[in-house]
Amino acid sequence: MTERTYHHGNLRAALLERAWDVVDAKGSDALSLRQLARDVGVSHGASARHFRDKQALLDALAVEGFERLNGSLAEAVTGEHPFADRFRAAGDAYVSFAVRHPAILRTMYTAKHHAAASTELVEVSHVAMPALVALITAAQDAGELPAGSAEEAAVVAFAAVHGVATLATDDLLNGFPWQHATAVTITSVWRGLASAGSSQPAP
Amino acid sequence: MTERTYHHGNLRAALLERAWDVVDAKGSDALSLRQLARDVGVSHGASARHFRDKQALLDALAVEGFERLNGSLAEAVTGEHPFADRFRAAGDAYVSFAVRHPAILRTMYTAKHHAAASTELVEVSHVAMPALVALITAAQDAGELPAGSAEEAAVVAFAAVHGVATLATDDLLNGFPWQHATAVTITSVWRGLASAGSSQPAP
DNA sequence: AGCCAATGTAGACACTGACAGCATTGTTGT
DNA sequence: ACAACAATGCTGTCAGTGTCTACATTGGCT
Repeated sequence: MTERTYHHGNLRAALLERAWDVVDAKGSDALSLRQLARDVGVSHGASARHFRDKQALLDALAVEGFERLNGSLAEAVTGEHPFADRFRAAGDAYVSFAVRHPAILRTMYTAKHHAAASTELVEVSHVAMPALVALITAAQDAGELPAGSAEEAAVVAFAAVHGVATLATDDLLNGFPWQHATAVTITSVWRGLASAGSSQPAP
Repeated sequence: MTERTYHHGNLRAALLERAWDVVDAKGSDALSLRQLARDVGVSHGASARHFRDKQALLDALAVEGFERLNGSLAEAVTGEHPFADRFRAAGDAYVSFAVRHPAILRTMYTAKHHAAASTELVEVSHVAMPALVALITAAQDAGELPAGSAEEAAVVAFAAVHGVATLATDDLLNGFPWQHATAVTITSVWRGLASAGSSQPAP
C-alpha cells in the first residue's frame, strides 16, 4: 500500500492521523502544513483539498478529540454500578484523557474560540454536559441525590473535573498525583451535591 | 514624549503594553513581532534586545497576567469578612479575570508548558495555591471548616474555580451566566469541604 | 469511449521569526 | 573633558510558513 500513486487514496485520514501524533507530541504550534505534507508524502498544497485552512485541520482534530473523549465518558457512565461509582468513573476517564493528551485537549478547547467554528465542533463539544445532566437526574430519581436543578449540579461537577484536568496538565496539583486529586475532588463534589437543600446560594 | 529619538526610552514596557492589548483582543496567535514593532514605531529587530524569543515575550506577558491575577486574589482574600465570604470573593475575582481576559489566561497557562519556562514564571504561577491553603487553614483553625488536609481542600477548591473560569470562556456553562455558575460552584464546594470527615475517599 | 468533477502538483507571493553586522546613544572611569 | 564601552536600535538577509492560482492526473459516470 506504500506505492506512490498520483491519488493518495485517503489523504484526509492520513493527514489527520499524522497531525494527531504531531500535536500530541509537540503541541499545535509545532504543526506545519508543509511538513505534514512531506511526512505523508504529498505535495505542499494537497491538504487544501481536504482542509481549507490550517484552522480547519485543527478543528477536525478537535472534533476527533471530542469524539474519543465522549466515547470514554459514555463507556464510563453506562452500566449497573451505583451512581457514585459511575460518577467517579466518568471523572477519572476525563482527567485520564487530559493527562494522556494535554496538547490535544488544549487544541479542542482553543479551536472553539476561533469565531467560525464548525457546527459539528460545537455540537460534539456539547455532548458531555447533557449526559452528565441525565446521570444526575437519574441519581436524583433514585434518591441518591437531593432534588434540585440537575443543570446547576452538572455545571458544578463538570467544572470541578475539568479544572482538575487542566491543573493536572499544568503541574499545579501541588504535588498530588492526578489520580489522588481527581478522587478527592470528585468525592468532595459529590458530598457537596448530596448535602444540598438547606438554602439557595446568596447572590 | 512622542518625539522620535534613536533610543526609545523604555521599549520593553511599550512592547509589553501593546502586546497585552493585541493578545487580549485577538489571541496570542495573532501576535506578530514585526507588526508589534511597527505599532510601537521601532524597527523589526529591536525587540530582540529585550525579548530573545517570541516565546520570551509571551512568557513575560504571562508573568504580568499572573501578577495582576494574584493582586486581585490577594485583595479579595484580605480583610475581616467571614471566611466563606472571602472564599467567595476570591473565586469571583478569579473567574472575573478569566472572563475579561480569556486569551491572556490561556497564554498564562500555555506559556508554562514550553519546557524552559523562566523560574520567575513558574514562581508567580504558584503563588495562588499557598495563599488558598493559608485561607483554608485559617478557616479550619476558626472552626468554620473541619480539620483535615488543607492542601487537598485547596486543590479541590482551586480546581473547581479554575474549571468554571475556563468553562465560562468556552461557552460551556449550559447557558448560565458566569456569575451564577461561579456562585453555585463555590457554594457547593464550600459545602463539600464543610461536610467532610466521615470517611476517606476510596482509591 | 469520453467527459467531468475530484484530487494532487508546481510555482509564486507576502509574511514571519531569527540572525549578523553596523549605527547611535548614554554612562563611567580617569 | 574625553575616551572607552556597554546598551540599545537599525538594516539586510535567510529559511520557513500559509495561502492562492494555474495546471496535471485520475477515476467514476453516462
